[in-house]
Amino acid sequence: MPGRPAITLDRSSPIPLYFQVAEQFEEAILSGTIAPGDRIDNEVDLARDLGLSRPTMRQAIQTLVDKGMLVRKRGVGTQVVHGKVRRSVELTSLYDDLTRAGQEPRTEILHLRRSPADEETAQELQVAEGAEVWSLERLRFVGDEPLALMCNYLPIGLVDLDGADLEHDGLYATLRRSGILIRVARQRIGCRRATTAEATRLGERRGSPLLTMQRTAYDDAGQAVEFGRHAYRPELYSFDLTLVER
Amino acid sequence: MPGRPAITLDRSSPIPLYFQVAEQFEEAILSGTIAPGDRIDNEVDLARDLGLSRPTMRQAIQTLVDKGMLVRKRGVGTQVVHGKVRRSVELTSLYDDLTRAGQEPRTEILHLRRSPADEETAQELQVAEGAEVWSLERLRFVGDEPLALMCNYLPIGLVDLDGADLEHDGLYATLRRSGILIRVARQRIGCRRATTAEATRLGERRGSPLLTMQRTAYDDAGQAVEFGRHAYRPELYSFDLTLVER
DNA sequence: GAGTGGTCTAGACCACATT
DNA sequence: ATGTGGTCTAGACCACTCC
Repeated sequence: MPGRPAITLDRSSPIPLYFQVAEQFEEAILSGTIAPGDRIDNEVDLARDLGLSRPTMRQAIQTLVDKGMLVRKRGVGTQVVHGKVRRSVELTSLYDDLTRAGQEPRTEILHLRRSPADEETAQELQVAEGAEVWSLERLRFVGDEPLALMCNYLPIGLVDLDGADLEHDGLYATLRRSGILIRVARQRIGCRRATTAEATRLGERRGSPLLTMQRTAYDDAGQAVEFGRHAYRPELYSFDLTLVER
Repeated sequence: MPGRPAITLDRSSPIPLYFQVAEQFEEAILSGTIAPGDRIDNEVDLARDLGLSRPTMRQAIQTLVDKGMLVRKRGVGTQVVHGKVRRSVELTSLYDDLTRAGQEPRTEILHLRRSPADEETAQELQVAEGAEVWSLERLRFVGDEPLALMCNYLPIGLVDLDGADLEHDGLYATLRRSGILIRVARQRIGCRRATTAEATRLGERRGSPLLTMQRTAYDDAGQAVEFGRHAYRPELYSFDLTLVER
């Protein structure tokens, strides 16, 4: 019963040392090599044995504390949290989520065009009201089931959108390929009844509850690059979060 | 137009230096002294001028990056993000949320008793199925409007619950006063139709959409201390999140 | 008192973006 | 070439918990 997994470091790798350590601890936790509730060795010993400085070792542990996998307590030690470790909400699109889950997502582009921004969109994207923006509407399926109806708006000039790319790769992957990196996003999660149009698209009845999410995403430079309104079928989708006291 | 706010350090204070710096930057950002999009001075200069080491200065900036208020870009600099800075989902109860928002929350205890844990509760709290746990049901109001119906379950022996405390202070404050600190929580947000009982309590119609949240909270020691199922009226409540690419 | 995590220093070298 | 953030070292002292 080890207070640590077997850890190998590659000092010639471009991957930061703290990240290599964190990765191997994470794997050991997820695989059960270190069980929930187990205490891991103290920072000083770990650093010494791995030939690292203590700040570097601390940084490795901190990344897992931030993920909610480890809990530190001063004067006591560091241990693996109890309970299932679920994936938390991350800065990815639903498309990524589903792909990673091994399911088969499919996207149908309902339209892709330029149109004048409504008041809310203009404010979120920091453009003038009525200014032209990309307007994208998509319907996402898992298998044959419609899962989500997604309306997204992007400033013109930032990127050239292509229907084929979007069907195949999802919006965020398309942005990444254009060199746009999302760094911060703000989301609001709520719920409401489906409109007739939404119900038709999603194969629900009019007035059925839908889980809704509004998101504004910002790039490297702090500029808004995307605003979206999404509606999910609540039987098929929910949001998982891990919150950590800092 | 400063690349930094006026910062004063108190080295005799028990408050960490990096936190003092972060606090004053945050205030400058929220008050508009540093505008969205403004670049702040580089880490090295800031550290030198404040008489801090660079790692300490970095730690200060990092806490604001984690909050989604600053964006760092290698080779370029650090700037304030655009857009409104909303409060993100934090490790607090709804009661805290409402109090801070200056509204007047009121809580009605529907029941507080010991009862056998159902399957899901037992699993989340890591007790045997059918074992006795605290069972707490509350109805929360803002003004005269019912806002949320909350069912919570806690292991027995951890804390003695008192109805008066709960009405007045909320569950999390009561736990804090008992020396229990929540460190990690896992939440699942979804939505569904109200049952007849829920609709009656919340002043909605049967079948109305409700925003739901399940949460399991863990303490210092990684032990589950609380499992709850909450239902919110979607016209009155939503979840705001800020996601940051790490 | 012993052991643990929390904070802090004063540097160093590297990777990346811009000019 | 210059300036920026990203990583890392080898220590130091303190605060807290537990025995």
